[in-house]
Amino acid sequence: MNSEASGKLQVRAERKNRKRQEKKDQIAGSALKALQELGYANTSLRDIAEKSSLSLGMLHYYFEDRTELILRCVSVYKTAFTSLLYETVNHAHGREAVIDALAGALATTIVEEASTHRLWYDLRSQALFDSAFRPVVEEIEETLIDILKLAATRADKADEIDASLGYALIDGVFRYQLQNQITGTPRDQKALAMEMRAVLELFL
Amino acid sequence: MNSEASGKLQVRAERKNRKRQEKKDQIAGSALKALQELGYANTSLRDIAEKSSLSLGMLHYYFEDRTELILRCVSVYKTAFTSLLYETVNHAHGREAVIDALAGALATTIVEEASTHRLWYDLRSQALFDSAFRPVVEEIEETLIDILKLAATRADKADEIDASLGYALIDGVFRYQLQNQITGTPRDQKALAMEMRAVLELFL
DNA sequence: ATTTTTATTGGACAATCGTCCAGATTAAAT
DNA sequence: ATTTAATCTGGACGATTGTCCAATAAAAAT
Repeated sequence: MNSEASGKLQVRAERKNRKRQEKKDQIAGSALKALQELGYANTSLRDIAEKSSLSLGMLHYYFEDRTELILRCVSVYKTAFTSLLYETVNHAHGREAVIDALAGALATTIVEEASTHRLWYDLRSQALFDSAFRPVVEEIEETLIDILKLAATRADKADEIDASLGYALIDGVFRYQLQNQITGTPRDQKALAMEMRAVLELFL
Repeated sequence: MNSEASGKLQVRAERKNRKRQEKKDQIAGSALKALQELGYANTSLRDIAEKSSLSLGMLHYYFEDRTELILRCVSVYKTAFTSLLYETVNHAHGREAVIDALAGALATTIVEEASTHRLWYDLRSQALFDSAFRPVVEEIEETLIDILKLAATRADKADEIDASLGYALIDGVFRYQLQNQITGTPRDQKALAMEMRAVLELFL
């Protein structure tokens, strides 16, 4: 009798919690847009509220403070980007195909989602000062490094690669391409992919 | 008669201006310390004033606004770092020596001036959002790329290298090393230099 | 149908921000 | 020595910030 009742309560509580988490993600998704546009340092909660048609109180109702909201935003971003990369790599067979697919995906996302990545670099820099940002940054980078390991496997790479170093190299070029795309002369997807391919061939 | 007088006035004005510029640099140098510690987003003018024993009014007397002060800080940082790198490269002879010298200098600065570089990456990210930061960022990166070209020359590299790409690769590793140094497990100068050497050998 | 819980609003709150200035102090010029 | 200009102080100013809450609306449970 008690077990039934508490079971019901538990299901209810879980459903409620799940709903709340979904709402949080939805809000974070909206907030992401404001952050992408203005950057961490220049985005107030009021900016976020306005740009996503939410009341200021709402934000506080779902999120403890500004930091928690922003961290959730990064998390939402992460899930979208890394799972895309994972699928891309996982569906390619053989060295050439893996390199092509990865280079292509990276180039495409620079062209189409530049402002998202801009925010990523902004928040990653924040993590150098504010330890609250470090766990999520570390988690994302570990995922990216894992994807690189997977890429090596699917590229039939015989010996182990230093995936961390590889990540650092790719990231350097990726960020530089992004910066040129935003602040310099934008290039088309093909040109970006070609350059990225050259880098990937260094160690894949 | 007029030419003498106006000449004197000109000399005077120049001396005054130079003095003011020196004072500005001195203030920027002090401000740098606060920025290094707290980062762009979390450093107020009051933080800067307190940490460098300056009055709030002083900052405004010498600098139009917050942005001008911070830009000057980056400029001060730049002069110190790039000229060190330049001297390092310029005094090395032959491929091995150039690579060793450059790798060593980069590794040393990561250990000894981590918080300065941390600020650099912070402000460079800012430039992705705020165009006011772009000229100074661009200038610094061009200088670094030039240093890389010089390195290629002094390493007796026959064919031209893609210095921009080289910069992107080195920067990726340098940043990653810095991040690990600050947020992860710090390594000694030797270990950092070894890793950096491997990267430099890729294209020097 | 009624009660209880959850969701949402709009605004108040104190703290902090960048900016600015009146006046004191010091240095330079005459 | 006197005047003029430059330097510096401390605090005031309005705007903006993150946080929080009383009141209302909506939803869920009884």
